[in-house]
Amino acid sequence: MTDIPALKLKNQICHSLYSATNALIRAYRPLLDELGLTYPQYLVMLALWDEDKVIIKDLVQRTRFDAGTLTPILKRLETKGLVSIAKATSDSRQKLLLLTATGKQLAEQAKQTPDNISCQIKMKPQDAQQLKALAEQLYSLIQNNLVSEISD
Amino acid sequence: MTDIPALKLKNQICHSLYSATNALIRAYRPLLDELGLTYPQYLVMLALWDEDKVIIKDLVQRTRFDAGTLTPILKRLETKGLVSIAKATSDSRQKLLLLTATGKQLAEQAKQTPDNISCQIKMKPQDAQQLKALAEQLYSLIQNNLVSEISD
DNA sequence: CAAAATTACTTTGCGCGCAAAATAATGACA
DNA sequence: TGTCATTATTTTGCGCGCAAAGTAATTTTG
Repeated sequence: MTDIPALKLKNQICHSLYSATNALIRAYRPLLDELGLTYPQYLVMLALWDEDKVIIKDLVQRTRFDAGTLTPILKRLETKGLVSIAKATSDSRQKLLLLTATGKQLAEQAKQTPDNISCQIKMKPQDAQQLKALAEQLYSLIQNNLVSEISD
Repeated sequence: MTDIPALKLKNQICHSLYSATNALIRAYRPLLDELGLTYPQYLVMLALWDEDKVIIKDLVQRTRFDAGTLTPILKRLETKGLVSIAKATSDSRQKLLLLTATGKQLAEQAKQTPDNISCQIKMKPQDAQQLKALAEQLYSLIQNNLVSEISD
């Protein structure tokens, strides 16, 4: 139909990126099922395993999730008994996030997950690293651009 | 907390890919708002601008969307008057998808979108191409792997 | 040719993802 | 000190994304 190359689906980076990301999430699912986590919940837990005793604002920055997305995810993690959500003493608008004992223990089970995934998806380490670097670059370019538009 | 490098959020390709993809979708939004399309709807329209008079099964393959995702997207495109959904004559399980006149005209408006996006996101063309190639590679590796698991 | 299997698509249910609006606490400043 | 602006988080609403189950038409098979 349309013969405008720029409009061809096959030429769209966005489509490749979108379908690769969704495929990756699907590939993670069976492994994360064993941990009782969804993919976004897993990313939040990774952030908290790195460092807990943080407020939501910090987690928004580190996970790159929207606050409105994070609130219900954290509630579900609290329901699962992995995270406790307490009011901060200094500023009572803030909430302090803490891993429970169960939440900390889950890291032991999760230790194998990254290896298991990379065993299944036999991408060359250097290709994987480059993909990561380029994705980071894209993320940064978009963020910087949006920030500069807001400050105009 | 955890000092297992494999569990560090910063070392996760999946996080970079996930946040880059979401950022890209957000960057598209203001442009697609002008077309009255969401990002997945835009991908479907791109596929149909390439070739319409296709059945849903074909579109599932080309867009890489799940059938259960595609059904409601197509209904919304039909409601917007961009697509018509008719029963196929040969096999009445199938549905034939056709662009309406309005749907075809929208391609004219959409023509500028890819350029507008790449103007905003100043990624070097060769980096963008490589990112696309690596995302395609990842997608293929995952698909092939899942297919081989099913056929075991 | 009838029963069984397969195929094409839809429906259901749940968890995001996010813009926009709401809520509530803090800070600024006149 | 009271008002106004800002900040941290939650809520609302809508559209996916997808597994699983459901429906209906077609094909296969005994």
